[in-house]
Amino acid sequence: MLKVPSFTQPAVSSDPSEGAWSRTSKLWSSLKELCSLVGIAVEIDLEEVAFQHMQFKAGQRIFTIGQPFDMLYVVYSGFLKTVLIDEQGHEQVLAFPMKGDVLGIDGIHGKRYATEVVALTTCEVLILPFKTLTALGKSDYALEAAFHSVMCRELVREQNMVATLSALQAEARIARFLVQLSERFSALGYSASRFTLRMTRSDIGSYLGLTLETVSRTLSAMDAAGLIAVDIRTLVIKDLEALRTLRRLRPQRSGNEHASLRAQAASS
Amino acid sequence: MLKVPSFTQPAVSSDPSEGAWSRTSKLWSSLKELCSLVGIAVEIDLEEVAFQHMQFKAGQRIFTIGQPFDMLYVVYSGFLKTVLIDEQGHEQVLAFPMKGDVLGIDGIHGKRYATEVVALTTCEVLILPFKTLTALGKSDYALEAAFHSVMCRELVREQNMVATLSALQAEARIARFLVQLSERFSALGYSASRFTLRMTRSDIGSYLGLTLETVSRTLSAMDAAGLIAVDIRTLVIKDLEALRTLRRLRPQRSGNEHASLRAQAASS
DNA sequence: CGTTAGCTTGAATACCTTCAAAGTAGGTGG
DNA sequence: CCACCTACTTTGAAGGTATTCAAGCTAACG
Repeated sequence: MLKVPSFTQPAVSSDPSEGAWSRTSKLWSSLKELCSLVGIAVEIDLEEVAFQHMQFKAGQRIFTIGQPFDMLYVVYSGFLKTVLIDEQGHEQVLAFPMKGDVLGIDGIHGKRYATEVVALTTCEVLILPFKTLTALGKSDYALEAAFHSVMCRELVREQNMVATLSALQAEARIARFLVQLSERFSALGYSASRFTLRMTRSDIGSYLGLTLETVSRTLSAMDAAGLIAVDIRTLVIKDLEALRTLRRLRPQRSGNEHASLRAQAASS
Repeated sequence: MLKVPSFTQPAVSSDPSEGAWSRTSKLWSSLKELCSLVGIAVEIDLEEVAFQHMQFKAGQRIFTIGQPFDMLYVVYSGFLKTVLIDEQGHEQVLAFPMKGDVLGIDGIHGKRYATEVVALTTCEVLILPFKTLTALGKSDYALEAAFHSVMCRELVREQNMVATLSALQAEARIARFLVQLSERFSALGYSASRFTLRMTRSDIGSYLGLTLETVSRTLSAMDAAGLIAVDIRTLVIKDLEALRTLRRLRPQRSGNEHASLRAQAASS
């Protein structure tokens, strides 16, 4: 129903989440390619280092919770979800990684993966043996710094997620979610206003701390309000600015401002 | 109504968050001391490296949002809160750091602090110039690895926070919060069943995504139910096991199990 | 001793969830 | 190729839980 013309794309496929599908495509990437993929500026290019690619079909897991940690992964193409499984076996969606995102960072502490990552579409990922990375980091300061930076980017994202969950209500959470997706697609060179939701309503609900029914209802309401047009997995953003400003925050009576005021007075 | 006897504490002060109060205490810490503080096992002990201490009074900020990043901090004593301020100036509490916790990690990416940390009591923190750390990491593999590990610990914590916020309701969130506090105090050698809440109800509410009224009501209800005894800031846990198991999760109808099943079938 | 910040509690409301049912799409096998 | 199955989605109605607004309270501080 919604065909994206392929001539706008730098990649093989016409859709961001269908990268390498029926072909073997590229099997190895250089360090330089890796760096440009994750968005860090390092200009060293050791020819002897190469990272292997690996393919996954929708539904397959890149790694599972509890599995011994030894690799990081970088998404080359496709769309995935990161989930945490609690003691009762309930699935909690933590993120929807896509091209350029790093997977498995949570395994560094504790030597086992704390989450698991499931492919939502056919995916291609780069495999980064952690030992190789640390060895490279030792020999190159800039690379080590970039590595730290990427790890922290994840932390900042997660913090913003907590803020979103804590302070916003359903409509605003979903609005923010859509804006976030739009911006990420846009950054990868795809349309910011038309894209496919590769995850289920249940996944979105889990991610945003809502039920799938609330997600469905809210999307319908936004459609009715003319902010978006949604047809199952196909989404068109019709008023991005309205979605951006739709953050009906709780009044959140600001508690103890006195403390800060006292502090400023004390320190000056 | 509820008096906490001070003779149950092993430390100088009767309260974990009042560590160094009216005295200058220690001014420098060795690398060895730093490592034992953050809980990493590194046995090198370079005499020439030392980290300065710094004192803060309640209400003072260790650093603020947007301030150029150049230092990490480790809590030596006291109790703090990490907050994020959104565009509208609303404060969102992200964490309550205490002894051994590292502050400022979110500043590594972006070269500016993404959060700010406010002292809730008198505090003493170690100052770790980031450049010193990275330099040390270059010369010592184990230290570098430990550094990564600590950064990732934060990420895992934040992920668990997201899960808590998404999946639990008010009572369970507060129960988990209390258990978490209890365990942290316990790990530091203080009583797991009697402690002081240094933060306001508003802070707790912000942290847990609830209003201060809901926090207050829920604490009262738990008191009435005999799980805890609460008198303003003084808290006694009377039934830790009940608090632990009080996780009335949402049914969270588990969505697409088929995907995983399909994947397992495909990969086998 | 008055003021202020923080805490508690009550009552009404709004929002989201829960339960339920029906419709839709994609894949599989006959 | 069609029918069927399953998973996913939508929508309605009822109910519950947390918020909002409001008032009174306590404790700390100047």
